[in-house]
Amino acid sequence: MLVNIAIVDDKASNRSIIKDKLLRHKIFEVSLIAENGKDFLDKMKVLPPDKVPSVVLMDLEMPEMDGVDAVAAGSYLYPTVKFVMLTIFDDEEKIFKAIKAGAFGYLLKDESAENIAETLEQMHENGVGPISPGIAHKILQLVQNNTVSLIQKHIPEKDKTPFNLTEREQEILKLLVQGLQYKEIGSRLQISPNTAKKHVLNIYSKLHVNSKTQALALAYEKGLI
Amino acid sequence: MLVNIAIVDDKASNRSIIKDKLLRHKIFEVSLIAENGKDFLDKMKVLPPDKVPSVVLMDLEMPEMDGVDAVAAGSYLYPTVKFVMLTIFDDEEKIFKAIKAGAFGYLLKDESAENIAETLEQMHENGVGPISPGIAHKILQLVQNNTVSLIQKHIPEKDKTPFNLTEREQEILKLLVQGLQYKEIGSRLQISPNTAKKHVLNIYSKLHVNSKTQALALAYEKGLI
DNA sequence: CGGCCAATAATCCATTTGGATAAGAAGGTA
DNA sequence: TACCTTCTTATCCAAATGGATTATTGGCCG
Repeated sequence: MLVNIAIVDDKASNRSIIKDKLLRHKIFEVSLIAENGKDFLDKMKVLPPDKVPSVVLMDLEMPEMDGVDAVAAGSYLYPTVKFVMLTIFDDEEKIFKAIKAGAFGYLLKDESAENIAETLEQMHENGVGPISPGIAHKILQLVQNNTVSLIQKHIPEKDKTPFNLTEREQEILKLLVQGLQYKEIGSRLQISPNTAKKHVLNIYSKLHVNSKTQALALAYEKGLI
Repeated sequence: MLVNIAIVDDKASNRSIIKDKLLRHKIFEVSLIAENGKDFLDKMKVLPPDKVPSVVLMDLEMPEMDGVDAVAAGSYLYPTVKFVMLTIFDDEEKIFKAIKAGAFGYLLKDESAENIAETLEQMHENGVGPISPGIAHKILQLVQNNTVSLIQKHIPEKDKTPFNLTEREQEILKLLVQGLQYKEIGSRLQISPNTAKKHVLNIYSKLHVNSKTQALALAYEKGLI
């Protein structure tokens, strides 16, 4: 039986190289190609069930929506899909965040370009998430150096708002997760309930969800709060 | 130049198998053999400086003093020595503890018995701690499941149902926090959406809330999930 | 046996929410 | 200035939710 794979990368050359590698193995079918996280989620929504990928190869660095956010939303919306990140070596923070967000495996771009198909085949056989040795070593060190301190340490560097939420939207999200309804949010922030609602709906579209409960689930699971 | 290796294992057969594998590569010298953690530390004390191993292959399960304690003490006493653990697959807690204690690498016993020497050679070249894919995958999951929770999880071992929720209600609560709506809950559990709704409303009254979002907020805050 | 509770299911109705769409005001930027 | 984004507000409509109530079934307990 064919195994559906999705490729998400902003560089066209990468996409075609990976695709070529995969298609050389007859068990793989590339059923979705996207050029960033948002594009991927959008395309997933309209994908026929038999095309839903079992594995998503996702670049970490992408415009519009990066791999971290995409894996966070994606692993919530499609729990059965396995996300394997493709990355360069030195982005420690993103590596860590993507793991927390639900990445299933982690491959170094250069290291695995050659044998990416073989790696996926192995993964398909034994169900173990593929991890490049270098990354594994890094993860081990992260755990050794007590994980938690590392999470904190990196926060002050950059505070890119997750999912490109605006400040106002984050403010609203905070109230949302407290279980408030539009009216209440409105009066807390001294704005019309209609406005509150508008903000909430905007948040939905950024998170690619469509209800309060889904937004809460995602926010809690991925630690947006 | 020769690379000194130490082997620590309580089974004589393992010791000799590993030793044989290593000696086939002429760059390796086995300068210390011990049968448990205590034995290893004792022998390290009286070892001439030129025999001090660069790498210690250490079994996890051993009598007298196990691999965890040995690596904890050893990595403190001999910071330059690299400890590579040899283990069976399922001892999650020990795997984790050994990492925290300072293990440099982690190999599955069976998986690596064949190519242990090659693995060490690679490690010697690129300085990256060797980790079997299965272990790497497990570590990744540990990080995903928030590391810290595993450390503490073992202390409180109570399973009193919170808020007097019935089993069915807890089942429903679990689906609720995933962001499902009545219809979806109903079809998941093979019951009518009306019944699902009824259960949810019953949950509300037990939790003293009156909306899904409030229920979620409470469930997450109090860790009912 | 009678009573109690959990689980199941349904109905009615008011409120809330989600989705689409439009549009004005304030701010920054090319 | 023209343009873009964010924040603001609004309206219409369909769908989902919350609240109240009633009813049947099957276990369990005294």
